[in-house]
Amino acid sequence: MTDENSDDCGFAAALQAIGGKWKTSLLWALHLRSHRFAELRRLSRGISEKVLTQQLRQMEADGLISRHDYGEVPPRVEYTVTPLGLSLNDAVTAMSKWGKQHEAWKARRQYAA
Amino acid sequence: MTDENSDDCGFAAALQAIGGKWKTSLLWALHLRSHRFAELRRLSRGISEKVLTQQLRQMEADGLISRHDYGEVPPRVEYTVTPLGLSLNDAVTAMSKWGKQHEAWKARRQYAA
DNA sequence: CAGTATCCAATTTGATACTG
DNA sequence: CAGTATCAAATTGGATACTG
Repeated sequence: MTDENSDDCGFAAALQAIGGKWKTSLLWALHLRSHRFAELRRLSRGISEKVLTQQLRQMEADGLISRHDYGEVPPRVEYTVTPLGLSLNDAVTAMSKWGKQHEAWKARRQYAA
Repeated sequence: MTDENSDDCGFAAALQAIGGKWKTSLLWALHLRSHRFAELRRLSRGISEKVLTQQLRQMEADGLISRHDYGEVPPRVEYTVTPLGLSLNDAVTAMSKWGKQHEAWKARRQYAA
C-alpha cells in the first residue's frame, strides 16, 4: 500500500475534473482523436446539448481539452485532448481496471449465493 | 498512453463504489486502522449520522469494508477495510496524485494571469 | 452546425429529533 | 454508542424550443 495521500484533497480535485456523468466517455473519445461537437453528441447517446456544452466547457476550464473554433459558416468547432487530459485519462484507466476487478468480485459473490 | 479501456464501464463501477462525498476519506481512515462509528464521525467533520450510516452500508455492500458488531452494551461496532477496499484505495491514490498535479497546474495558470 | 435559454425531475446531502 | 426516521436544501442531469 502506498501510505501517502494523508487526505483526499487530491482525489476531490480529480473527481471535480472528471466526475460529470459523461466526462470519462468524452475524454476517452477525444484521446483517440479530435472530434466536432455533433460527433461527440452522437457518440454520447442520450446526452442533451445543454449538458454536452456544460461538460465540455468545464473540461476546457480544467485544461483537459482545448476548443478550436474555425470561424467558418456553417460553424465548425473541434475539441482536442491536452497533455493534462491525457494524463488524467491514464489515471482514469487505472480506476477502470479496479472497476472491472470489482465487477468480477460481484459476479463471484452472486454465484456463491 | 494505455490504449485499452474502450469504454468507461469499469470506471463507472469504480465511481459507483467510491463516488460518495465522504467515501474516500472513510476508506483512507480505515486503511490506516479499524475504527468505530463515533470515531469515523469525528474524523469526517461535518458529516451527519444518517449519511455516515448510508455510506458505510454502501461500502460494506460493495465489499470495501466489513462491519463487526461485538454485541455488547454499550454498543460497539468496528469497521475494517477489506483487501478489495485496499486495492481501491491504491487506485484512488493514483487519481489523487493526478489531482495534486492538477492543483499545481491551476496555480501556475493563475500566476500567469 | 454549434450552441443558449428555460423549466423540470432525480439524486444526493444535510439538520434534527428520537431509540434500543 | 450506534444507529433510524423525517423533512428540507442543494446539486446535477434532462427535455425542449429557440438562435446566429
